[in-house]
Amino acid sequence: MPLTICTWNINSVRIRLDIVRAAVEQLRPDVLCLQETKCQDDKFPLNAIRDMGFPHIALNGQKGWHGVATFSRRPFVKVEKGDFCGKGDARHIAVTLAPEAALGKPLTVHNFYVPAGGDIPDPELNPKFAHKLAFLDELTAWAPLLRDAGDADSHAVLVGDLNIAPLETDVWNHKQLLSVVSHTPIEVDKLTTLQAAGAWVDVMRNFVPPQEKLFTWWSYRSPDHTVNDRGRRLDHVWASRTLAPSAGAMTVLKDARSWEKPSDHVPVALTFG
DNA sequence: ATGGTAGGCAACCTA
Repeated sequence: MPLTICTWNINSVRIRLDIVRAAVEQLRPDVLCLQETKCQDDKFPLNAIRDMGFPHIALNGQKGWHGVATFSRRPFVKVEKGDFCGKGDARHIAVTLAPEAALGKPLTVHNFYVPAGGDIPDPELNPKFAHKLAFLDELTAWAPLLRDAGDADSHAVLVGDLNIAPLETDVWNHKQLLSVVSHTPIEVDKLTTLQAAGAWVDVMRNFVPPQEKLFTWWSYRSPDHTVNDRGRRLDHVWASRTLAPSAGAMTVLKDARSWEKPSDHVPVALTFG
């Protein structure tokens, strides 16, 4: 049986249970990684998630903002949470699934919500941008991630809202967005360095070549997001070198941006094995 | 060049 992993910045899990259910029915993921759940762990709608077919739930939430959660049809053998920049922010959770027939090795799924970085792309003037850059530096040297990326005896995936659109075709207008946080050269450089440190493969781009535009996010601050298609690819799926060749299909569920009470991000699903 | 919308949570903060 192949294994489908889905990532989605949901922008509050509690007010979007209906569209989470709709996405699950459409994509049938085995593992669903959410970001910006904006929900404390003791307030999480566990029963609704179990009813969607995910008996196994790993949470890293906090009150009011951030928060990540990973749901699975198969049990976890390990759960790990990272704390970056010493802020206690809920921006990461990793789960490990036991070996399964198609992939043959344990699989670790890292689910990240990278700081957005505010509006001003200058770390001297904007502490939120400084935090984003420091977060990326810290991740690049983070031993658990390097360990999982390079482990020959297990597979690894890194997914989430990385809040950076690295390629020229990951934004609607490269030149116009060069000084807009999410596409500045310094962020792109740090993301590329992080990717190289683990030899991660940007598997979404195995399915849509780098010459073609590919977006996962469209701003709320536009009356109609379909006009001029002014999107960005902020959400990513990276696979370890050993796993990447078994990536068999990708879906970016763009329709979800037009659903009732949408998130500004859409789900991305990758099938392995 | 600016401001536009959305969510949490009860002031404005964040995206």
